[in-house]
Amino acid sequence: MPELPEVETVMRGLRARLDGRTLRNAAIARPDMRWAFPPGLAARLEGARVVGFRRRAKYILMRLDGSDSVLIHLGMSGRIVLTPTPDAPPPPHEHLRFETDDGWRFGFIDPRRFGSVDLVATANEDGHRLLAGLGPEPLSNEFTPALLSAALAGRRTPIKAALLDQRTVAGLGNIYVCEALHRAGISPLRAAHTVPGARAARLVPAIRAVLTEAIEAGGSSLRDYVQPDGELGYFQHAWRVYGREGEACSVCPGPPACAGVRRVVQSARSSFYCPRTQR
DNA sequence: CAAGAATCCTGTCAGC
DNA sequence: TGCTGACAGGATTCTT
Repeated sequence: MPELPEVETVMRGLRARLDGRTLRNAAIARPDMRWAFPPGLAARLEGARVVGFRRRAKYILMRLDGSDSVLIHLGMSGRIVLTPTPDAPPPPHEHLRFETDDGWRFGFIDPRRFGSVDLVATANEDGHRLLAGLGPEPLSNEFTPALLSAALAGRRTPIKAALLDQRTVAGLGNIYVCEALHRAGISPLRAAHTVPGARAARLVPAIRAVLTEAIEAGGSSLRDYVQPDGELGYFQHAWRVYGREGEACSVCPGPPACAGVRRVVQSARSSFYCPRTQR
């Protein structure tokens, strides 16, 4: 579920509470996630000191003293909850937990178990097989219209699918791709190879803007997503097309002057767009 | 190689 | 109220 803004928000929450702490009482309830927890994960966490955090795409990296980092992916339904009551009974679907030396409990909760946790050498984090093929970070200076244009050149697939492909740009998911395409006035059905040039020049700032605004709002909350402290993000109220089939988009007058937001299925996922303003 | 489909798993919600 | 089917924020792996 969580896309870049939600993962960034979670990472910041973890940093605020866990950075510098020593971990204890690590326990694994069930290791059979998308990929099984690595052998020895609990033992590695036990007594480790947390020395830093970083986000890459939709992954969280928690650096430990010593030479390795914990790589966390939340999948579709993953959630991390920090509570000041270590003795409370574990919530359903809490697969990994530990405590800090100042009495907080970290719980990794994921009903669908599409998430994963792994260990990776800190000196070579980006060499991990899950990170190695990722495209540029959309909020970095590296991500420019020229770079995006080059990544889209010659691709016959719809721009929607190309932007969901983490090799093109890292961290976008279904919601923010829909929102960014709407802001840029580009139809999700458009062939990717027709986007380079003027359209890419609109798309890059649109992606940046929607991600930045969503991070400022603490992400979008629906179903499973809450921040580690239990607060809800509120960017879902700022969606202009996602989940708004038949409604007026922010640009159009809406029915009857305009048919409103349309939903189509692409790559087995819903795309929401305004046929009048997105071409 | 590129693109689309199938797949993993559980919870929720709409409709009957 | 209860059952069934569709659908959900992801990303790999398998087929064409």
